[in-house]
Amino acid sequence: MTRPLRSRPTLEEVAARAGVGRGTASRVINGGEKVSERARLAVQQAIDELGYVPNAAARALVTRRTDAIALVIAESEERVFGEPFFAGVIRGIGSALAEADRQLILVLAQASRRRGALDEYLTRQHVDGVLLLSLHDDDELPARIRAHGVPLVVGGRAGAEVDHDFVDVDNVQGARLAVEHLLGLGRRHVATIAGPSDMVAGHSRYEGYADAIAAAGVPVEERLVARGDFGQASGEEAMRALLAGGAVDAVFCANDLMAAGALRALGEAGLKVPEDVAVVGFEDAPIAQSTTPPLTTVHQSPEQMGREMVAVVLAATREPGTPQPGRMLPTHLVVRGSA
Amino acid sequence: MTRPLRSRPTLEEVAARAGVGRGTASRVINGGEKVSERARLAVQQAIDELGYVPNAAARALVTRRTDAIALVIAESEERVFGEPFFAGVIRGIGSALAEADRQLILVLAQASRRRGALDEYLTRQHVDGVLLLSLHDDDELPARIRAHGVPLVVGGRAGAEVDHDFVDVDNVQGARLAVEHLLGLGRRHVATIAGPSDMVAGHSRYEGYADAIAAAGVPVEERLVARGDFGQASGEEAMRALLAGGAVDAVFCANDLMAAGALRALGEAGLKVPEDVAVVGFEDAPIAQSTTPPLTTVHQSPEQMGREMVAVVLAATREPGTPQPGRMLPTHLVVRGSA
DNA sequence: GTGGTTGATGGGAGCGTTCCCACCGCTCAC
DNA sequence: GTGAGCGGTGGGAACGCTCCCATCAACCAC
Repeated sequence: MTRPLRSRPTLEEVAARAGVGRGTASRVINGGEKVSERARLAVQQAIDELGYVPNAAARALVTRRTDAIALVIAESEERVFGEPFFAGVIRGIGSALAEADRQLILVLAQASRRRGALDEYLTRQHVDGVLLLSLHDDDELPARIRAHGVPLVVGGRAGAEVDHDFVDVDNVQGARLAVEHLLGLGRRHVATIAGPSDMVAGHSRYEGYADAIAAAGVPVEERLVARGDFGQASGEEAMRALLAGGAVDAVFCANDLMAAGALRALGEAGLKVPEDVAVVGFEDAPIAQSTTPPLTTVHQSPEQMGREMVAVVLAATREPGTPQPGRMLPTHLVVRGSA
Repeated sequence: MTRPLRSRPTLEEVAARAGVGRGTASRVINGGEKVSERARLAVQQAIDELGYVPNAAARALVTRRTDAIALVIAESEERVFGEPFFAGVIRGIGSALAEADRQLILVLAQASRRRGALDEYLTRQHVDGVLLLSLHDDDELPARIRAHGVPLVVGGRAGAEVDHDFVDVDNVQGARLAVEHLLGLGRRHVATIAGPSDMVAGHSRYEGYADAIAAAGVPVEERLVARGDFGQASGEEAMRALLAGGAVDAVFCANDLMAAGALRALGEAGLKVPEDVAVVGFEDAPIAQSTTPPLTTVHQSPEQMGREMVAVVLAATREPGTPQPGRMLPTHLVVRGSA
């Protein structure tokens, strides 16, 4: 060892040891063409012997790519990490990025209080693209990020006005599926427990419900619509309200947690599921399998959503400036005991 | 604009616009001394006008610091994101790093299948330090990371053999607190539902239990010790087993979820809490507030744990090669209805 | 007046890559 | 025999920044 132990070996040293030029060594590392087998082997061996690891900064400086993608979580973090849905999305993002040899930079928007710092960070100088995970419609963050000219993909559309660069579950189709199933079972009074209307998952699942009801030639009755906040307690309460409103023989709930609440309320009211009232949820969350009876629900794949988000953002980095078409992920019904 | 719109302005351009040299401009940006007010203002204005953002790669190349800290999650991700404890730790890490102007790089160890790739990444070439979150004792990852000479801090000690560079909740002390409380209440037959012995939280909370029992001059009875897997169902089952084993008037559970299960089993057995059997949990998870009765439990702060991990790893980056003393976070008892 | 000190400044050198171009030695067609 | 073409190669230049050193003006003490 002639050089100080502290500093890691450079490409130059690898090349020297392999008895080739810097250019050739670089070509070997980056899988370039036009390298003789002899040179390739020599370089490979030198790399192993020296324990060479390419310097990311130097590479980024010249290629103008950082190979890093930021995941911005705008939601309050308790929420995000608590919900299995988000956990799934993050898992999907993580594995897709790993496959593409990109790094995942997690930005908790709440944590970085200084909004200026956030803006400065989400720049080409730092990341190749940005993924945004948010529930609410009102956020102005997307616009700010886009203004920097960084590719951005939103998971769960943040505001209906944007029709590109997003990935979302097809909530409308899923809800329709659920309601059609209930109608197909011969149910006459299909109610819904909808989510908050300021969240996409809230209003679009309601939209699907209304669509399906209308398509069946039945008018949507006011008394058959209740609202919750996606929490279990709110589902319980909403169910009680629906029962108080008149005859109900089926309920489509905008998520599984509210459906679990509804099941409880039905039990307390002495009604049998699915005999008296059929229940369908949305999400296919873990809880759907542990309710009694197990919940019939609309299955969505958060993991796939994460993977798709990555696919879209990587596509966007390849064609800068070109908006990528949004992607709607299909859902399907999982029939269990409750309907 | 004389230069192409695509490329962002460089420091050189900022300097030129401000009518100063590159060095002076750099000094202004990095809050250096010895800059006249006049120069500072001129540079500041130029930065604003041009929308200048420093290039991270170029900076990292010369400073040899990336200002990025990797958080490696070795656990299966479902687990990590599901548990509120981990969510809290991550939140703490996120905010502490943001305050220190460091970036959080999330590495899901499961996702990056190629273990070689992981190793290569966790190098000074890429990150300044590594945080490792894991539950199990057997992992050989820490050794591999340390071999690269990168500062590493483990959250929740991965193996008792390491006595430095870790941050953990003082499980032993917490458990002792809980048991002392029960004994102080005059309970004679204090049982425990312990966690898996291959997890630190499992065996060290049991250790605290045994300590406190022994300190009270009572022998630890075999029949008063049951084991669960930290899940609610296992707590229920364990409680039933304890009841079948003889007189019990108090139970210390290694976590709140198992305590919730125990409460259920006690209810089914027709026993009153806390009158007949007092119950104490560990964790102070959200569920502790929603059980009936609300759970008396040992409070720990995952968020603080995250913040401490950051503090330790940053300290380690400042004194490379020097092992940092491990930190044990104190806990305290939160008395609610169950004991 | 002289020499030393101090605040402020400009710019060269260098960080470790990739990109690109010049170049080398062969082979093959004419 | 000559020139074009091609696989393979070496190394200069550039990426955008920080570090450091030389320099300068202003000021003070003697």
